[in-house]
Amino acid sequence: MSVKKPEKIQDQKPKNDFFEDVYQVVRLIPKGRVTSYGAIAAYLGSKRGARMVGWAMGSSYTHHDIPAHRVVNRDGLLSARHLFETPTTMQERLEHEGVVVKDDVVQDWANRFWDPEKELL
DNA sequence: CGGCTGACGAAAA
DNA sequence: CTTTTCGCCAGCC
Repeated sequence: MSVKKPEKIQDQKPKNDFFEDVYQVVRLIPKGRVTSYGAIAAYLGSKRGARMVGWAMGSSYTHHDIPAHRVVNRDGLLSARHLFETPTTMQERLEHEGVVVKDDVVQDWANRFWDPEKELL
């Protein structure tokens, strides 16, 4: 069973959870702007960790302090609308902020895209 | 302890 | 051009 049991190999739990970094960036997203999971992931250093970003936010939306509706996938698709109170909440919120959404896809995506590495730099 | 899953994304075939 | 596969890393069964 316990062939190798590192009692304390990494007890140091980095308070800077992957999530917290994500939360910070998402909170910094200006109103009327949107970003992609990959952009945040890249900003965190994990260019291919886009899944983790979205997943981390999955826990964030329960906090209700994160404008998760401003985060969409790389195609501008509202991939997370199904996690909101209603499938239309995400879209309605975005439109409320001035973002045009049609067929669950952000219009004028290239112009609405907010890159943390550039805007935040 | 081991393996599956997951708001994605990009490269390979 | 489209479809498939791998990579990311952490939580959960």
